Amino acid sequence: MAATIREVAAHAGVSVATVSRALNGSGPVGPETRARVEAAVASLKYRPNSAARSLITRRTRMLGVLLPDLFGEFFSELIRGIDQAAQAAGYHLLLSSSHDDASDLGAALEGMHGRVDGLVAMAPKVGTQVLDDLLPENVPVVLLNTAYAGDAYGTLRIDSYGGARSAVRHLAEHGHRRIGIINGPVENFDAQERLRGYRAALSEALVPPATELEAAGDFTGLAGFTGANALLALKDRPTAIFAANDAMAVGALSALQAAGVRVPADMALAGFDDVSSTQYTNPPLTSVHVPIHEMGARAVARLVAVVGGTSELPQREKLPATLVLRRSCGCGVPVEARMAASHGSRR
Amino acid sequence: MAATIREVAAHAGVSVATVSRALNGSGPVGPETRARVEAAVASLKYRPNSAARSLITRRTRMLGVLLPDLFGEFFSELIRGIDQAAQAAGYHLLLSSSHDDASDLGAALEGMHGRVDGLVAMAPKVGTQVLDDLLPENVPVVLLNTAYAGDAYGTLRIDSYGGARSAVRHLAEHGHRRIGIINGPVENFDAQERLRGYRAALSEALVPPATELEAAGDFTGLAGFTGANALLALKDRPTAIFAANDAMAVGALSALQAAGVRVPADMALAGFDDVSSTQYTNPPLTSVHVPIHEMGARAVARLVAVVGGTSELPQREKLPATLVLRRSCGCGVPVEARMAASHGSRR
DNA sequence: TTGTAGGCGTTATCAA
DNA sequence: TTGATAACGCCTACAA
Repeated sequence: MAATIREVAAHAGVSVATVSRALNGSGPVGPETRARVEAAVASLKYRPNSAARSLITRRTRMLGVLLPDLFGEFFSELIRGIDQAAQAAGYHLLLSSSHDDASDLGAALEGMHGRVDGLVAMAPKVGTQVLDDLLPENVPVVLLNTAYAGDAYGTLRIDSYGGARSAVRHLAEHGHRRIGIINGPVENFDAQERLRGYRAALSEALVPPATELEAAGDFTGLAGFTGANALLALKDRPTAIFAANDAMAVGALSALQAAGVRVPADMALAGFDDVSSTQYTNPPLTSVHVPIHEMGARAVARLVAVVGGTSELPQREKLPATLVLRRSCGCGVPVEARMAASHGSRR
Repeated sequence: MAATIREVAAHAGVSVATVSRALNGSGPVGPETRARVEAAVASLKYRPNSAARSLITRRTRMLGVLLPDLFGEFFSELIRGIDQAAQAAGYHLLLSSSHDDASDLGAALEGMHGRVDGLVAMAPKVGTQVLDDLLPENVPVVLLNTAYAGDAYGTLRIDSYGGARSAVRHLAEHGHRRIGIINGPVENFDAQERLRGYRAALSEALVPPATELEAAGDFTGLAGFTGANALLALKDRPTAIFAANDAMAVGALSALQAAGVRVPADMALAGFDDVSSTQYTNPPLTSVHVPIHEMGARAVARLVAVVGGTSELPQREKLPATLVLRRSCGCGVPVEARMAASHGSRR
């Protein structure tokens, strides 16, 4: 049996109140008394019972993390950012994934009810209405890359529009006039923003839009593969492709190479996310860098601030997405420099 | 304020004991009474306070997940398997990562104390002694791919030895006599097993071992890159390379292509893990498939069985690792078939 | 600076 | 079949 605060008190010859104060610094404790308490704690290996503590404190020191999915490097990086920040702030993470639609999300939220002090959630396919209905009001929430237009919850977003725009603009500056895109899922907020950025860049470059150049996709490698093939099959083939994420860009690259289309000589290619594996493709992939790790950390920092009373109202924040030039778009970067600067994926 | 069981009882005109029994099925409740209770629960939107419940129950319905790291696809897949199984069994996941050495591990374990009903942990660099000291005795534990030789905790392992052996044997069957390896971290249990498998296969093929062919690595893409270069620099270059994981294989592939070495014509290549991105490399990577998702799910299933009293003593289990042939080793597989069968990485 | 005692919301043990 | 009531382990006024 684990020792209780009462046993510690007895062992130290003081009251439970004193032990509590000594442990939490919640009141004055004489130096000599504190020493006795600490000795008792150590000798009994006492650790406060967290259930009992949160029953009265109404705090759990846990943060809920709700993600639509866990596929791919994007999410490992995101969770890593969240985890590190949470750990540093003394919080634990309650993780839950696979929540694409409203009912899944509702169930997951229901399960977390009362177990967390704050929530960071990513729900790229769910709208404002549903979120307002489902999300709890009693705990602070930070929504990641989510199309939330209300003001009850905080948001934190990547500048998908700006990032896509700069990538496509860059392709146009390489001289390309027919630039294809492989889209993300239509209901996905980021996908919509990236498509918008693509179109904006084209219009700025005075390139007339062509719907045939907008291939459907769903952020999977397979979609990149088939999307690229669809674009290749066009009578008037594009000379450059912008994939709405890196997984699709890698799939597209594979399709292009299988078809004997050289990259970037015959076809320029750019992706989005700048996931670490893009540095090891051949040629290395030009991509839009997204501060994924930082996004996770920032979300936690905001939550912790609100829980701690340091911050108040829900905020809206946008993180920059910056183009990283590698060889797939036609720019040249020496290989060694690239590898040395990278960190890579480890186990 | 959230409604309490007392309010529900008042609302339904019964005692709290009856409400508790009705909700938990822990005792007889009249059908008419039950209906009244359910109506009260619904109208008050009552949800039991989990802290209070676990205070007396001594159960949290949470499972701790301890991982050394979160980089790469391996871990997203693992967590996905764990998460799905936990969700299905009605458990929540308390996630904690970045625990390479004993002190990190101890701290994380300390933080989870009393908060979880079971623990799935992966600690590939920590030995039996340390684990016996650090791990809790009051909750069931399943150790993943860990070099634990004691009998206090359960283990679940991938057959790294067998997998590596079959991969290298296959390379030998292709006629290769000089086969290099790019190793994982020396302290890593899986890395050790894979090296052992590599050596066993060589000896079976009557190929004399050569330490110069064993390049150091650390499971990162960069290590694969530099490791391949080291092997290329040998006076007597190998004609095939076995990388101890896929991330390194991909890095190695990049180095080979940068050096103008054709794969598989000039150099055969095989990896380990069969992570989804290996299907999109060019050429597609021959790799040893590991049932990552299943490993996670199985670990949870065992934990749940023990917590539920269905199972008893800690078991030791080994999961098979099977070679998947693609083009990088010299075998041919049509591209379309490959892509259609895959699922890929999604967001 | 320290101690006493009440209560946080449940479940569990008795009687009734 | 139902209801009082005592834990569970901790924090926190309030008193001393």
